[in-house]
Amino acid sequence: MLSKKTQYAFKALEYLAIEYGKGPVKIAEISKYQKIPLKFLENILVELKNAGMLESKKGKGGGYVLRVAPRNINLANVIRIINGPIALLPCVSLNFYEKCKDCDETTCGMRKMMIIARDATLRVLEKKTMADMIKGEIDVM
Amino acid sequence: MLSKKTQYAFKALEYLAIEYGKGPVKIAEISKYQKIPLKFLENILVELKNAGMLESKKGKGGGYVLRVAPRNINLANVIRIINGPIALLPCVSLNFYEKCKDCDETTCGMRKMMIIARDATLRVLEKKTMADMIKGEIDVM
DNA sequence: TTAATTCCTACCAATTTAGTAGGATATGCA
DNA sequence: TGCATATCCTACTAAATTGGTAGGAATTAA
Ligand code: FES
Ligand code: FES
Repeated sequence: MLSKKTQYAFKALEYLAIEYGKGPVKIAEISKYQKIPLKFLENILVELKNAGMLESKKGKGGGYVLRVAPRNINLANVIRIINGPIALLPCVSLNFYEKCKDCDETTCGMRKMMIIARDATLRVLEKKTMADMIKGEIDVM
Repeated sequence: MLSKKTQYAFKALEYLAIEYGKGPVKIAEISKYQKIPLKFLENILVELKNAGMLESKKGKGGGYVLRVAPRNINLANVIRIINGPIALLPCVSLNFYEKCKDCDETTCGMRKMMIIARDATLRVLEKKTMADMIKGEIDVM
């Protein structure tokens, strides 16, 4: 399961996607509309920024904006930044690979199954974007 | 990611699947061959038994056996018993559903995406069985 | 200069994870 | 009956993770 932090990240990005092109959005505004604890949201947005997903501007009139259009932000990347691996086992993770001790990768049956599961999940999460996520929501807020 | 406990569960079931039809298998034997801490494995096997996946026999000549053939044990069920929900959000879980507060299910875009991801993952995990997992391993041990 | 805003460091309580310990209970066999 | 062999049950623990909070430093616009 995704952590609450990751859910908050998606909700924040959802809001920024809807406001995309309208200039910087304040943390406080996102916090209010998406009901995310303000200080917690600060941490999340800084992480997304450090990962290259957001741009920020300090001071009056400042805030956050998406660095690329919503349709260029896929869900898998968001999860990887905030939540970590998408795969069900470290030894089948593409971005957070770790070797299994006491297990031979060349013959391990569990690994074979989890690779198939990973690919199925990833095919969705890498294809779907923030634009897909807000479809039907634009200008509703 | 799956917990270590769940990985151990799969490895134990893998062994029991290979030994299926040959009578009860002792915890100590599974522990030894699959390199799982003995006392931890005890807990895991009791859980699998209470969930109806295993049968046990106490005393001399006792041990554990699969209650049904390996090809009738799908991976999703194992994960649900030991690890919990497969879905990425509580509000899209089929077996561990919980309502999201501060979020309207009928319009939530995140939820729509996670349902699609869940279905893709589940299509694999519910189709693949312990028999698929040990394919190519039978009689190797 | 000051108000507004992000950014940084540190802390915290509750929960989960990955086990361990010790004995109770049931079974087969002599 | 008694003993060895297994599973089963209850409880405990250390370490990591989760879901935050607190306080102030740094930057910018007006
Ligand atoms: S589980 Fe990772 S190699 Fe077997
Ligand atoms: S995330 Fe569950 S309903 Fe929106």
